[in-house]
Amino acid sequence: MRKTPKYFELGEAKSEGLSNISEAAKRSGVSAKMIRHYEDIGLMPKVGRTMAGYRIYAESDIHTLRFIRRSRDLGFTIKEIESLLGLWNNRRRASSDVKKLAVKHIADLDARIAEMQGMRQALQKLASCCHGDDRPDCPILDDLADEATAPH
Amino acid sequence: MRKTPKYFELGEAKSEGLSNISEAAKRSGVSAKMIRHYEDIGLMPKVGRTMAGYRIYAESDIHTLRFIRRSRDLGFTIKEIESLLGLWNNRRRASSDVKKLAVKHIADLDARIAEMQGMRQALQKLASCCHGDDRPDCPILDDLADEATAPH
DNA sequence: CTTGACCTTCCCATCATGGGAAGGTTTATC
DNA sequence: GATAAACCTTCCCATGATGGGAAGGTCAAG
Repeated sequence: MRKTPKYFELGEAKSEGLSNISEAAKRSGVSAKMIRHYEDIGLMPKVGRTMAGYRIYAESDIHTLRFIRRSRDLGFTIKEIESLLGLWNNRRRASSDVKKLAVKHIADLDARIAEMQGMRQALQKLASCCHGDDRPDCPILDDLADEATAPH
Repeated sequence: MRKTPKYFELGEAKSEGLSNISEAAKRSGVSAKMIRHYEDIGLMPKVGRTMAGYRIYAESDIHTLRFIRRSRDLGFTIKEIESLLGLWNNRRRASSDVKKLAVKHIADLDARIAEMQGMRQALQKLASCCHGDDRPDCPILDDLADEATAPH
């Protein structure tokens, strides 16, 4: 059983270098809303509270939040971030496990990029055939209405 | 006020060339679930019903469903498809309006593609620096833990 | 008439994020 | 000490596109 230090009021906690949620948000780049959410779903450990129930954040908590934000910026899902956090906190990890996750995520990105590039190209082709004037004739609509019309 | 023809039973409707929802799904490539949903949100006009309340689909309805599916395949959102359907059904449309939508959508796709390519590159760079062996040292985790570590 | 394959509506879940209400706390100002 | 602004808390709802599944009605074939 770990003893959670209890701070009795916010001012006291702050003077010891701890942050309330809006400070943690500012310093981590994660919105207060999402910070609470990550705690709810268990991505973050439960943080300390003041007597009044206000959350208080230590440096290490903010570090974790930054890790999460950076992972989100790279497009990792919450589940993947869970794994990454687990590896980060495991001093006996194998870097190959981390790399596996990263490579898998790169493949996911590649698939999505390819899908969107396919859309982009099809659309570009159609748009380039469209006069784009006052007349109603439009190869874009023709294609949408009947894919077989112009099967390149 | 438009008079909606009422068909009294499914067999009768089918022998007149109309389809029930699962046939419409098969022929349009849109799942029955989504067909109902599109009707709910007003993307599709309300279709006819049999006495028993079964939906029945005319050729033109299935044509509309195909139009929707094709638009979704190209990545258009429901709102955009609403506009596209409006233009499709408007004989006095200007093709420039259609083209405008398409070009806008291409730009949206480009933005998303660029974002994901940015992620992809950052990740690729990190992954290529990672040994991927049994040792715990990992530049990927280092980067996630502290973006400033390797600010290229 | 039963059985299985349909159909209907309604509710819930996804994923990551945010808006906003109702109510309690802290802090600064008068 | 009262009051107001700016916080905080929890709880519910919404997004967008899709699907799962339950409860109950209908149709077709045997």
